[in-house]
This record gives sequence, C-alpha cells and structure tokens, in this order.
Amino acid sequence: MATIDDVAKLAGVSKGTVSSVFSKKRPISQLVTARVLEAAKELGYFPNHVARSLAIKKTLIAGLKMPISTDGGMSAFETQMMGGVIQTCTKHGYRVLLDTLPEHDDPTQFSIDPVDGVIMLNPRQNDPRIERYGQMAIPLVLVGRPDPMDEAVCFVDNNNKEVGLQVGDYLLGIGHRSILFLNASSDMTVAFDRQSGLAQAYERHGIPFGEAIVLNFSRKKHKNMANYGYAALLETYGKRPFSAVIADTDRVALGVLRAARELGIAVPDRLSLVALSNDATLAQETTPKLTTVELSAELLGAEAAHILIDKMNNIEGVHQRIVDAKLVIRESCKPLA
Amino acid sequence: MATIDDVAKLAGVSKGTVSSVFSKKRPISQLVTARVLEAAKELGYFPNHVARSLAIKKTLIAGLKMPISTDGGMSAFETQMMGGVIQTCTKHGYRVLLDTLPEHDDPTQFSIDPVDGVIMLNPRQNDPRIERYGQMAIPLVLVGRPDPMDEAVCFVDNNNKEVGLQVGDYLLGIGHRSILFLNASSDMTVAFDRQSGLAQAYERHGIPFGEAIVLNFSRKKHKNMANYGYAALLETYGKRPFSAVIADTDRVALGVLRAARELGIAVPDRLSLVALSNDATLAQETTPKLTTVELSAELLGAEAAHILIDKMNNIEGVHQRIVDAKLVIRESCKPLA
DNA sequence: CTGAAAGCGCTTACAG
DNA sequence: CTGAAAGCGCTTACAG
Repeated sequence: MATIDDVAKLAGVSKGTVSSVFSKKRPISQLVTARVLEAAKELGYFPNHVARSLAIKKTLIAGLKMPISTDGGMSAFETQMMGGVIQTCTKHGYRVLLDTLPEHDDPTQFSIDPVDGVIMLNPRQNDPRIERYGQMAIPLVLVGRPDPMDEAVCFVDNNNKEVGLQVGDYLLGIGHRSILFLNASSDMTVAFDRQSGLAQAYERHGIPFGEAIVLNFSRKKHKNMANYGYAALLETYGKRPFSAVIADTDRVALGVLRAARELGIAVPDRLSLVALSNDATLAQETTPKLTTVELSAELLGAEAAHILIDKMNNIEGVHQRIVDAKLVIRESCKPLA
Repeated sequence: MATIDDVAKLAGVSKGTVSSVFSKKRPISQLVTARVLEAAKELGYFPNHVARSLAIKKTLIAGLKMPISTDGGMSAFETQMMGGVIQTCTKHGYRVLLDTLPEHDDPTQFSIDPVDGVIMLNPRQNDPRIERYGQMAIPLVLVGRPDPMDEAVCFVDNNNKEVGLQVGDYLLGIGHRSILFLNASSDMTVAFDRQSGLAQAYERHGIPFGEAIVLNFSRKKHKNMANYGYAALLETYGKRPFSAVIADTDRVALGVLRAARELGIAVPDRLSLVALSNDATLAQETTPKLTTVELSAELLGAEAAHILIDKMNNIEGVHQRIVDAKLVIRESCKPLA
C-alpha cells in the first residue's frame, strides 16, 4: 500500500501538506490540492485509519459488548437495541466494534481496545469490567442497571419494577388472582425488578403474593424461549391453579399459545396472556393479538449511544436514563368472570 | 494512560522487554517478568491496541458491511448470519467492526478501515466497493453472489435457483398449478435466482409459467414483511386464482396466515403455504406449523468468516461456497384434490 | 499557504 | 535473556 510519504514525494510536497489535503484541517491551495489528489489516485493511496488513530488518540469507534451465548442466538431485544446503537453511532460518525463475552481472565491478555468508549449490555453482578474501564479511563455506558446499583455509573434501563407493577395491576384489576409469571433467568436484574413490581401489585390489591406462581428461565432446562413457554404451561397447568400468564418475551408467549392450543384452552376466554414483549410486529401476527409491554429496545440502544457520544466528547449532562415501558392492550386478556 | 515507556522506567528495563512480557514473543526471565507485571499493575498499564496494530500491520479485526436501512430493522436472516460471523471470528481471535451503508461518495473521505479483511452482505449490482477493496488489497468475502457473476471474487451463497426449483417442484408435484409467489425485492439476486428456479419447475411439469403470479416486495409499498404478506393475500385473493403461496420469509408467511384467517381460508385445507424461511423456531410456533426452506443463515455467516480468515492468513483453498438450502416439510401444505 | 521535525505507543531485527 | 534504535503511517505545533 502506498503511504503518505509516497504521495508527498510524487506530488513534490511535504507529507504535512498531503495530510492537510485529506483532513482539510488547514487550507491548501487549489493547485497543490489537485496535484496531491492526482498523485494519490495514481498510487491508489488511502489514508491509514490506524496510523491516524494513533496520532490523534481517537479511533471514532464505539465498542459494544454483548453477552452472546456460544450457541449464537441473539434475541429480538438484543437485535433491536443493537440497531439503535448502530444507527445513532453511524449518524454521529462513529463505527461500532462488536464484542461478545466472555473475556478471557488472563490479565496479561487485556489491551486497550481500539475504541473511544464502550456500551455494555446486561452487566453481571459486581461486574469487574466496570472498574477496569474506569482504570483505563474509557467512557462506559451500561444497558441495564449496575448491580449493585451505583449512581456513579452511566446507564440506560427500562423501569422494570414499574413494568411488573403495571402488568400485575392490570391483571389483578380485571379480577385475576392467580398468575403464572414466566420470568427471565433469575440472575438478571430485570427478573428481580419485575418480580418485585409484581409483588407490589399484589400487595396493593390486598392479595398475598403466594397466589402467584413465579418460574424462571434456565438455559440448562429450556432449549429456547418458545420452548420455555410451551413446557412451562404443559407442566404447570392442572397442577396449580392460574387464570393468567405473564410471559417474559413474546417468544415465550408463542410457546404458551401453542401449548394452550394443544391443551384446548382458549385464549383469552379461559386464560389471559400478556407478554413483556420485545417484538411489536410479531405480537400483531398471532391470534389473538398479544397484549404486550413495549420495551423500546431500539430507543434504549439509541439513548445509550447518545450518552456515550456525549461522554466521549466530554459533554456534561444527565448520564442516566430510564426508558418507560408501556402496556399495549390488544386481545389476549379478558376479565375473570 | 500509562505507556510502555512508563512501565519500562519504573521496572528498570527496556521497553522491548516490557513488550515481550506482554506479547510473550520472546522469553523473559521470571524475575524480570514479575517486576514488569508489578510495575504495570501499579501504573494501571494496558497495552495500546492501536499502537500495536500500527507496528505489526494487523488489527485482528474483520469488517462486516451490512445494508441496514435507516429505519434500523434487521431481519432474522441478517441477525443469524451476523451471529455466525461473530462466533467464528471470535473463535479465531478476530473482532468484528460493524458498518452500515451507505458510504459517502466523497473519495476524499475514504480511508483504510482498521480491519484486516471485510465481509459484505448483499452486494449491489456492479458494486464499486468490490474493486476498491481490491485496490486497497483488503481481503473480501461476499455473502450473496456478485452481480454480474465473477468467479474471481470470494463469496458464499445459497443455491437460490435450486430453492425455487425445489419448492416449485414440490407444490406442482402435489397437484398445484397456480402459485402466488411473494418474492423478495426485485433488485436482489436472490429474487432473480429463485424466480428462475420456479420457472424451471413449471417447465419441467409442462405447465406454462404464466399460471404463477409473482409479486415483489417493495420498501415503498409495504411497511414490513408481515404486512407485505397480509396485504398481498387480501389484494390478490379472489381476483386471480391460486391454491398455494410461496412466501419470501416466515414473517411474510405470518402475514399471509393472518389474512387467511380473516378471510376464512383454511390453511392448508384450502390454501397451501411454504415459507422461504429464515427463522426455524418461529415456523414451529404457528398453527399449522410452517413448511419452510432452511437457509442456514448462521452457517452462511460462519462460512464467510472461515473463508475470510483463510484469506487474511494467506491460506490457499476454495474460496467460494454454496450452502444448500433444504425443504423442511411440516404442516402447511396439502395436495390439491 | 507550506515545510521540517517531533511525537503518538508499540514491535522487531540486530547485537550482545 | 535483555537493550538500543529504527520503523509502522499518520498529525500538529512551530516557523516562515
């Protein structure tokens, strides 16, 4: 590959001048510009991003850390939130470097990534990476709250407790008492927050939370989300009473729907169903259409990117953001007679 | 941030030695290693990826160019194929830098990305980028065949003509004559290839291809894939006769299914449906379960990554790969009485 | 408007 | 096993 030196030589100018022609950081005369551009074209020269990054100490790349399981799948939530990140970064001139867990734990292997900042999805409990980015002085924004909560770190999250409360309030309000809650994996803050919201709804309605049945997704037990919903309904139905189901995602709801059809349970006539959803278009293609909670994954990603971009440019401001999820009532719930 | 110089000074060694401790490229005594590591820890030193990349002329990053529309959505196919790329790259020590179209067309703005190679999804007709990567001497692998076909470029693709042929053969073989083909957008090579395969099936069965009705997805007309299927069925049914539908993706099939329910058309009794699918789990959650074509998007991505990794390491070998799609028969088709 | 030179933080022959 | 020095390909004050 031709370098800036080659071009400078061929055009008969200094490399500072060539640099300026491409970066436009200082004015270069038309004549010289033309000569440089021609030389560049002749040599097939393109500026080297890496060298430039080293010199200016910026890469214009944002890192995105996803907890992608080795089996490769990515949920609709992850996909959409990634879409939000990419779109916002692109709009502001940043690229996105994707990374998946787990990082090796050999401290010798760490290096400062070629990024100006990092967005990290679903931090673990006491995630050591949070502190490490601090040490490296790399701006960090979480998607999902830190656990334990730490006001000093930037993050975006849904109001998950509110989600649990709202859905519970809705179902209890139309007469249900016994609800099967197919919750997320128990080690996630979302699962904890939503369950405590649901408990609060029960309390508010003066019903013991013991009336609810809470299950958790487990990667070991369930081969995928739809399967989780399907199996959970088959295993629980008849053994314990419930008249409504809250499904963690719409894939889970799809499984519930299929199991209900096989069991001959009409939804919503004999069983109400709400999905803490992540795929608005999918929810409208089922029969009945699903009552869901709009999590706004894409917005979450976009907000995270905005905050990160501010931080990378040393712009002060609010560096935390709760995106309100809201209940979208469609056809899958009915008052309990 | 501390640099290698700081560490060298504090540990009382040369920076070459510090470098070797971290890279392990030449042996360093235990004693010195310990001293260096301690100094590094004290200073909070982490090697700088960018500087290293410049020195070794490698970034260990693969670029992934996705044609993501500005409205942000990513199809299941794209998601899965991305998953395949990421997984394979990660396994081989590469990171993935994501990029979306369109690139600006100001030649002054191009720079050599900080990548060792590029995977590009859905190249356009006569895509100028193909040549440009050639100039830059950056290894390139396409997902989707080049248009026009060019044996010199590396790519992975489904055997799309075969897909059309196989599905057509299946439907015509069980007695259908008139098929509604809800094809992809007309400017895509997949759409062209699949349609010509379907035409060949008609020919093979001695039925004029005019009996088929071919529609194309259009970003302007349809707000999403499910909507395309839904609207297409509503608009076409009754006006022109057909007893089977081939839907471009399972989202399209979902829309068809919903429209059929609304029209009171039983699937598969009165209408057969096959999806050129991209989401195997989804297809199993509908009623009836969808007969689909397994495109193996993830495998396609993984294969592209493998080829790219070979090229980046100058390994000779086959640099083209057709991934066979195969028909998975479930419950959504029935012989025409 | 342009040039000469130092610097960004690493790696790697070369020498010992 | 370790050091001194040149080099990777840019940018950027400083000087004119």
